[in-house]
Amino acid sequence: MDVQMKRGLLDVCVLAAIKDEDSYGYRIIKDLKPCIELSESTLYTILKRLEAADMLTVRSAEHDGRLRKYYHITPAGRRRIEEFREDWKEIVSIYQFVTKGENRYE
Amino acid sequence: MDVQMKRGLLDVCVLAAIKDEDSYGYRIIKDLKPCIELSESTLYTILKRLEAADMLTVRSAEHDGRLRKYYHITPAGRRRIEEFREDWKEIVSIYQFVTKGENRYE
DNA sequence: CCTATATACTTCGTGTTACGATGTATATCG
DNA sequence: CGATATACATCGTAACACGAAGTATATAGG
Repeated sequence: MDVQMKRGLLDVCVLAAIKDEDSYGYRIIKDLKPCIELSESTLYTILKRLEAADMLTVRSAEHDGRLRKYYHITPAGRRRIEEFREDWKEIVSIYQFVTKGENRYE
Repeated sequence: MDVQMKRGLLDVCVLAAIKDEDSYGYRIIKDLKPCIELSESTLYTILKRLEAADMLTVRSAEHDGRLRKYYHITPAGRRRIEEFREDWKEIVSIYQFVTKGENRYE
């Protein structure tokens, strides 16, 4: 997957990873691994950004003597996912434009 | 459409716009308008980038006293489109991950 | 006991890139 | 004759993914 392609997808993937249950950095990376890969530096940058945009809230908790920061999605975060769902129609039409006339019978 | 989302799509849209017939800057923008919008500064940057990557070749021609630069797709450019077709499977699975469990009966 | 590995978060620097602003130049239409 | 369309070019900026490197604790293996 192209780095540039990821730019439109990562934010929303992170939000999706916490939308059903609060989660923390290390686990988010593992949960997303089968779907999309991202490094720690990338993730923590995204989490900060999403927090600044009020799309998630943070809560610190101790676990086995180690710090864990749990992230919780906000209504704005859910709206961001909704926006992606709306963008999806455009994305599909772009896909069709790009691939039209090729390998019709694949 | 989100600016970040476009980053993965614009290159391939430009290539798709010239894949059946050589075209030039101004026309590419017009042809892509119903599909995806991009400014002139963005397009010319992309064209330079794709040329540097050997994904297209350029040929200058005079038209009504004005210069026109016609862009022609190369095999590498077509391969780029193919790559996008392959990425598409991943993109769809990301979409499914992000939206799973939401509006199932829409 | 000591070392490697897994867990967990943080900061810094860099390269890529979309885009607005601005500029140049010609043709056409009212 | 001025506005609008055509056509391409350059510059600066801000967003962002990522590698590298760092800090710190727990656990498993030898």
